[in-house]
Amino acid sequence: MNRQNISKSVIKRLPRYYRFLNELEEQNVERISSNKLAEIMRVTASQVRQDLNCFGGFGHQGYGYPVSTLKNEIKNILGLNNNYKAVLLGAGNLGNAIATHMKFEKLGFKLVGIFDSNERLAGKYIGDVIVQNDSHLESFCKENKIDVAFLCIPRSAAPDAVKRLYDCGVKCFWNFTHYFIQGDYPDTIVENVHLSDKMMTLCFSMNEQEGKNE
Amino acid sequence: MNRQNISKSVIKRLPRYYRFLNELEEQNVERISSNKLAEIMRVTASQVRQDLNCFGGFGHQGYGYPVSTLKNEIKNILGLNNNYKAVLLGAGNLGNAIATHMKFEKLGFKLVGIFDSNERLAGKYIGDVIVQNDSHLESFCKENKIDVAFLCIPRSAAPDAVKRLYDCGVKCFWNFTHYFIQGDYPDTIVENVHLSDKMMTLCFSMNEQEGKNE
DNA sequence: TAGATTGTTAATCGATTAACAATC
DNA sequence: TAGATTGTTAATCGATTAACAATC
Repeated sequence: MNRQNISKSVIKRLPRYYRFLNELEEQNVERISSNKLAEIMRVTASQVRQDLNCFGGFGHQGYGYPVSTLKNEIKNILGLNNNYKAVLLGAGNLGNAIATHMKFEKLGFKLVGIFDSNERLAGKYIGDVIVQNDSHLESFCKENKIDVAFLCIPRSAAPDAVKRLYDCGVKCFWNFTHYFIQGDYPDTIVENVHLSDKMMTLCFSMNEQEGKNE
Repeated sequence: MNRQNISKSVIKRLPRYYRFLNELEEQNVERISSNKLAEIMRVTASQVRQDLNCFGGFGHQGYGYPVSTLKNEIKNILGLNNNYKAVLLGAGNLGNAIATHMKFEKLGFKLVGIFDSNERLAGKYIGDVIVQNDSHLESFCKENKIDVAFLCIPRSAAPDAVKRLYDCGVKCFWNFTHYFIQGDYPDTIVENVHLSDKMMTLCFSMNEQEGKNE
């Protein structure tokens, strides 16, 4: 497939397409038009056609898009079958929630190790993964060819953790801290989740709304 | 202040400005130019000036922007002093993490109630907030004039929960489920956090990178 | 005053939407 | 064939960047 550079905006929408196509498949819908899909997803039909066409002609004129095929194509495009090997750093509340809450296998990952600097947590199981002490991080990553790390540690611990991971070849991060990884390591792939930024944005919207009412 | 409609892109950047200005203030930096701030934040100076100017002339020609004043202005614009009264639904792993992890007071909120449908969790403390059974939700919201709800429940439970909250006047949501609230309630203010979408986007980037290497 | 730096307008870039010919 | 619906080009819209006059 001759895939040219896909814009960031399209990429961000792909998981949504995937989710809705899964739902349609579960409802045994065989085909869907860009118009109908757009309606369900509350976007324009134009956008649906533009987006899907970035990856090749999955639709048929006069017919629409075959739901199952399209779903699987997007699954491949997203690379959800890769089972990327992941370690999670930080077995506190957030790390616990991520480790138990996310359906990693369905999202392209396999969680193989959890690390924490707190001695007391070592040996505890979260799901079926055992928590190890921080000190084992390097040997574990090298032995297990880790692809990606999920950072659920405090911001203050992040620069050191990233350095250690980077030094044993981990170049991809799911980052819940405010540490700006790509500032120091431009060749990394990073997905940031800034929960506190999201809260502030919500606060702004609520505050703004109040202004309008008065 | 005559604040015209601020674009979504600017709003999303506001928390970042606020964070960096806090850091600068802690370092006792008194003033900063758009150029220097842009450098720190890895954006263009043009964008900094455009963004800040949406809210009024905080800068002075030939001088730059006063850090402390600007920080406080943005704090006001974000409405972080509002202490919006919040309830959290779902005291599972994610709810626990959110309740203990977030510095609500600094982010414009005050967590006053936690609810779960699991009888066993009722009475348990998370931080200094007690978990109540779901059945008390309505009476509690009405008595306490709740502004906003954080939804850390399963998707399947979301439509019912939102209906109940909406019916007792809660119109703002921080939504961790995939339930599309604004589809059913267009007059609500919603901030969505779709962690699984983020994971898939990360997976895509990793998968794409591989393609390039080969 | 001279230098620095903003506020603001104009130019560019990218993303979304509209339109329609191609075709199943 | 006629109707439906895509793929794709062109038009529009919005956001970012560049430029520079205003002014501290």
